[in-house]
Amino acid sequence: MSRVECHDGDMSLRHAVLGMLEDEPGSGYDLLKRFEQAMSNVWPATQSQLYGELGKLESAGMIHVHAEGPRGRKEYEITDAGRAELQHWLIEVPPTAAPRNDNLLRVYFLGAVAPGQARGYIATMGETAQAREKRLEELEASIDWGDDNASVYGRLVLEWGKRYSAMYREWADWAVTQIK
Amino acid sequence: MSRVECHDGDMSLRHAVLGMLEDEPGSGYDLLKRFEQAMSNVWPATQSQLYGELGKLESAGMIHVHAEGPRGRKEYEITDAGRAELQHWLIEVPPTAAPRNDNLLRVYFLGAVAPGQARGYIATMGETAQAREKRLEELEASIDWGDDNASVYGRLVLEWGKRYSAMYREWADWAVTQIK
DNA sequence: TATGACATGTAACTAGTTACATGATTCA
DNA sequence: TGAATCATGTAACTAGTTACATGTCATA
Repeated sequence: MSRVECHDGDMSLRHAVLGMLEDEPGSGYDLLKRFEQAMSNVWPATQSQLYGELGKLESAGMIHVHAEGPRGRKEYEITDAGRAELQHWLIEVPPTAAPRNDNLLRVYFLGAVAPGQARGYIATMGETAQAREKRLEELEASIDWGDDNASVYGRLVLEWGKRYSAMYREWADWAVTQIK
Repeated sequence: MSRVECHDGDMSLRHAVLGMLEDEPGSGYDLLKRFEQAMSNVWPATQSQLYGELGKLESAGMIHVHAEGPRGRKEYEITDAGRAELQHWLIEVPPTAAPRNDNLLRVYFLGAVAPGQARGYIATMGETAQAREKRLEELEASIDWGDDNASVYGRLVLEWGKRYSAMYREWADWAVTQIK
């Protein structure tokens, strides 16, 4: 029996790139900066990965070079095929259930160290969460929110981050009281 | 200049295995079942990965074959070197800041589909979270909790999962009202 | 003219997934 | 004796990271 094709994978970087280009065309260099700014908390990507993915997306006909600029700059634009793939992924591909979490993995094994160290570790988790919460609040205040899609959906993601951080901090405060 | 050694990586699977063997010795087959049951929400691992990691850990002297059984069964036990590595990781290795989240990545790009579909997607996220919350509550009720480390720290992780799911559900309820 | 920002790409590696492959033991 | 479970392992792949490598353009 020959090899059966049965690969779909997540390939979410692919969709992150399509989503950014759907919003606005840009070069690899542009996308890299957009990833660093807007995406780093949700889907970090490295320069090397981005350029590789742009090449693959172009070969697959999901994006195309729309304009060229100085220094070999290639500005990509999403194609109809790319837009279709993005929408398919958004609506039809089942999201990941629960991602790996090495913070929680550590909590599982905290019995391997002294109770004081365990409390210290959890307290640090709480402080980290509090710092993130503060940073997100400052970010929210610094942005001029509008009625456009980027504002509406960007705010939903930001709000999720704030609630996540608050939940984390409250959990940590409670958890340290549970370790005798 | 020659290649500089600068790799540490996360290698959390390694530490998950050490943590499980610290709790109790076992074979690859045992660990696979323990990963499926207790760990699948925090750090899933495949059979192939587990056997590979056990081989590497044995070569590194962090675990050793403690007993052999029928069908080639090899029961591993953690060594002092393994215990030291586990404690080092627990306390000294900085945890990951924020993991990738493809659910939120989708939210970012929901402007690419119709508002009704966007609301539908977020509503489904909320229902999924609610189902997980319920499942965790049932799990909590079904376990006979004691005062041992596994109970104390296992309960902290479970409580985190419950709070996470509740936060998610509440966020989704709010988020659908934000999409016009 | 030298520095920094712009701009793209490749090589070598680690981590993780799916599928393949094999064999021993138990028990109905 | 046939099926389920126990038990281990390998091959080929995808995704992601770090480091290396190169070259252009603006401007102080």
